Amino acid sequence: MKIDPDNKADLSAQIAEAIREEIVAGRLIVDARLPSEAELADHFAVSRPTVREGLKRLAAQALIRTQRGANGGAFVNRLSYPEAYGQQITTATLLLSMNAISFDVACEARYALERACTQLAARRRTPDTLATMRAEIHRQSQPGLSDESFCASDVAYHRALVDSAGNPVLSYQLAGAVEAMQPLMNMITFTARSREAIVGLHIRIADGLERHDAEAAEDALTALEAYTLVLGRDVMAARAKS
Amino acid sequence: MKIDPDNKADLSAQIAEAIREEIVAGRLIVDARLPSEAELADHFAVSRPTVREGLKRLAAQALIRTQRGANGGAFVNRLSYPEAYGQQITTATLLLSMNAISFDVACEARYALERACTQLAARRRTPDTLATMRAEIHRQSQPGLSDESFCASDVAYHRALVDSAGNPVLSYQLAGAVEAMQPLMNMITFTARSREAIVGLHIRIADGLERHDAEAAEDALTALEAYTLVLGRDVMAARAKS
DNA sequence: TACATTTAAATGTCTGACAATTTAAATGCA
DNA sequence: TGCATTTAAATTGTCAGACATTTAAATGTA
Repeated sequence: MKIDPDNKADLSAQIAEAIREEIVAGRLIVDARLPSEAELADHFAVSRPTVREGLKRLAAQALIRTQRGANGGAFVNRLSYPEAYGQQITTATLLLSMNAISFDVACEARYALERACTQLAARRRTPDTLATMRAEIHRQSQPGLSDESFCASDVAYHRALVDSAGNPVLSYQLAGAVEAMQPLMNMITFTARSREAIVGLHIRIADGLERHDAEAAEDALTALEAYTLVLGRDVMAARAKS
Repeated sequence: MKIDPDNKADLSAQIAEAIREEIVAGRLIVDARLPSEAELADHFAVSRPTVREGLKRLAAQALIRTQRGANGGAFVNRLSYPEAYGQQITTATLLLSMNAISFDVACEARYALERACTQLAARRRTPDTLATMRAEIHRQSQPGLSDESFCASDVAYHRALVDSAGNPVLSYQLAGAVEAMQPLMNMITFTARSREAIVGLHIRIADGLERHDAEAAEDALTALEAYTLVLGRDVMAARAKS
């Protein structure tokens, strides 16, 4: 079934890996119950705490869930989209913050990915996703909005844009790119004029999608990318000076 | 510094979360040493095994690494691209296999993302990435190649295409989409005729990039998507019959 | 039958101990 | 003094056994 060589290093990692392989290979299917901790300890010839450490590793990746009590135990977890989003966002955020990714590179990646959705979104946008985008546009036009709220609304707007493509796999992929950019975007102080420009472009994108005009939406998105880049560079320049 | 409410559920998860927050907030920077397990146990008022379970959760996400011996301990890990790729691929693969994602949806997402790279790739392709693509095209033309090797070469070709865009964040995002598709692609049996068609399109894409002609490359990619879709549907139809 | 109680199984946590590993200090010697 | 060797200390890795907590099923009773 699953064995452990006499490699004496990192037993809990080996156990996690062995079980993970069973799962990805499909030998342990969703909602299947793993043997109890005591049985696993027996099977791998290790102690229960070691088994538990291995199981916690899998739990951290949302591969299993545990339930207490009789008939409890560890069960193979169906990786849901929200869980996958969460992991995607954490990983992408850390990757950006720990590897000195420049604003330009992150920005380019994000808008390239969003442009990938535009064609599909222009074809499939629903009244529902359009309404979400319009609602966020309205929020962004409020005068008293804080920079942070403006950013949050911006993220919501872009998520709605991505969701318009109607492809959950795309939405999942894009969630990381969009959300991971937020810390960088949050450093920007939005003036009334820059907000006006952004909202104007948001409207152009939404209008384009509503008319099923992919090219118009794409052009507006490209303009938004250029403008975001300028704002980001201003912030970086101001930071470098001080 | 970091506290733990009197919430008595899932202590190890709470500890992991507390430390994770310190890391993402930048209060624990890369290569910083965490307190020893004994100190953490003291601080959180739990036992050492509980602390260890929390630390293993973080280790599973490559957020920390541990070192034994004096001056050892747990250190904040720099999340490298290869590690991020790995997590991305595992997550994407499981998401696809566990959520009954159709071949069509996965295919659409993958090619939409790749198309996003094409514009950049046409501008920035280097002799190096072009050579990689040509080499894989050559491999794919060998007559005796197994289906599996053909698929592996296909993945390598598409990775080179993505890398041509010269944006590491894009490469990271796309790695998951491309590799997660491989199990689905592996179900396809490639006839000599279908291989010829695919290789022809691969050549058209490479030629387009070489000429800095983004439109030509994009067209060829769209044709490849359509053809992949047909092959996939044939497999699904044959499967449904048996 | 319906409801309350008991029992058993499983995870969650704690304590204490020992093994393995690595660094730094202490020691001994030329 | 200077260098090699030994020793000690700190830290993670692992183990054994125990108890607490939770949950569902089995049991008993009106």
